[in-house]
Amino acid sequence: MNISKLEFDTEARPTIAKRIAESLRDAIVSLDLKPGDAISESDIAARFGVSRQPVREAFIQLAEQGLLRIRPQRSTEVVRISIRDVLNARFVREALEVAVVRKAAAECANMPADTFEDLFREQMAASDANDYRAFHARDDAFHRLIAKLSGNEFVWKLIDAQKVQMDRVRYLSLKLGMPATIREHRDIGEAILSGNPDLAEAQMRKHLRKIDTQIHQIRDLNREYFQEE
Amino acid sequence: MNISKLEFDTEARPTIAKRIAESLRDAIVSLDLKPGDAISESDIAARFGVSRQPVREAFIQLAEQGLLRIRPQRSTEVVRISIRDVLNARFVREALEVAVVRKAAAECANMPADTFEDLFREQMAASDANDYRAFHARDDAFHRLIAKLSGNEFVWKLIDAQKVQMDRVRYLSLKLGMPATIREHRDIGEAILSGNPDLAEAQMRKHLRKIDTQIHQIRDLNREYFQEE
DNA sequence: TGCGGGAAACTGGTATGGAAGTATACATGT
DNA sequence: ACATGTATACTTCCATACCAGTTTCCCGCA
Repeated sequence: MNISKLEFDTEARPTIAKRIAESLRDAIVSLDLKPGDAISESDIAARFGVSRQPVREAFIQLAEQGLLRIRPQRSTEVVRISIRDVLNARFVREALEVAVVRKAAAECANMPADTFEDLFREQMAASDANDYRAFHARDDAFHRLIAKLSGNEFVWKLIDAQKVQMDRVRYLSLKLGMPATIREHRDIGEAILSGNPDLAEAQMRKHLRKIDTQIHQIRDLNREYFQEE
Repeated sequence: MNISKLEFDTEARPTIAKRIAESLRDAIVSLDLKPGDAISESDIAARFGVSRQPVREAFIQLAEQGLLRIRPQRSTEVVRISIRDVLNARFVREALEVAVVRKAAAECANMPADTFEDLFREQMAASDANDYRAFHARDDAFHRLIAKLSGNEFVWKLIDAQKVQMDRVRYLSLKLGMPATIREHRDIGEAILSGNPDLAEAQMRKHLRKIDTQIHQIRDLNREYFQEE
């Protein structure tokens, strides 16, 4: 037996800071922590039963993702949703997703026709059950799968980073348009499997740009969560 | 006069952590800190005359940019250049730059014909003087200007983040092809000003993809800086 | 009643000490 | 000569203490 190539995952033990960051991110995206809320290092530290240091590192990370605004000596607050920032994130995400979906469509030769079927079925089930969490998880999984099929799964990390800016809007739109989303995913999937990059690109752009119109409705219904601009 | 809304740049007072991070990034990109070098919090802290905490935060930031590898309880080292990572960064950068250059070309209507002239002249001067620092600064300025012209200057932040993965290769290629670069920039500029998105896209892709062939030469000349893969 | 003034209670930023884990040199026993 | 145990000197991660601004609020005063 050749043992020389054995390795185990050295990143397996996440630090407290990372866990805190993840937990806070979930809380922010799910609007458990509301836009505009002020939080402090010591407050969160006490709530988690840890010291300020790892919390501080989590804050810094979330601030870089644009979810927190750290004002030294003043406060740290959950940033309000900015239409501008959401659209900027959408622009970047679109550029990236178009690139990968085109590649996926171009290299579809050896893909089985039922590549997406499991995902679609699960997502429809989630939709019928009004299980938003599962629905969104499957939504992400679909987009991630496309990146993987294109041979550029690493791009998902960036798409995901952009997505956080859009996730709160998506959360607020909840019941709006779950069936429509599934239909759009089907269109994208078919375009990929038919090996048509141009069509896949068009469908993807159409899918992603729906947020441009949705966001204004969402803001009008949730003014207090949005930045005045 | 309403003074209540006045604000000055609250980011004006950079923290020690941010300054350390920037300084280290420069050192890494310019190969002053060599790929594979091990550094420690206390070591760097002593060298800068500060405590370990801000250094630690700088380390974390650089690790997220993919420049450092933190192995808890073991060491922190400057990551070796990975051809795979460089090409991944190039893929992302290309997707973003194509998106902005197309928009720039499409909205070129009211751009004066000499928009890029100053930059080109300065870059040629830097090339003649063999001033690599100035040359690369102008190079960045050109790409950044395109993003700005497209109305999406914020994309530059992301392009810049991807670029660090390519910067060390660029640094190693130094004298290679400065005139060629200027020529490519001219082609891109002309395509934009002539309002031809397709041509602008093609020129941009050609420009960015030169690294794909360069990188293998660079690696063969600097094996010790590259990851075995 | 309205308005300063200033102490006190916050905030985030930095410094420092200790805990837990790992690498390495070296002694020890066979 | 060669494994194996162990002391020691690192490393990062977390906790604690202190510092320097900022905000809040209450008290004294007009």
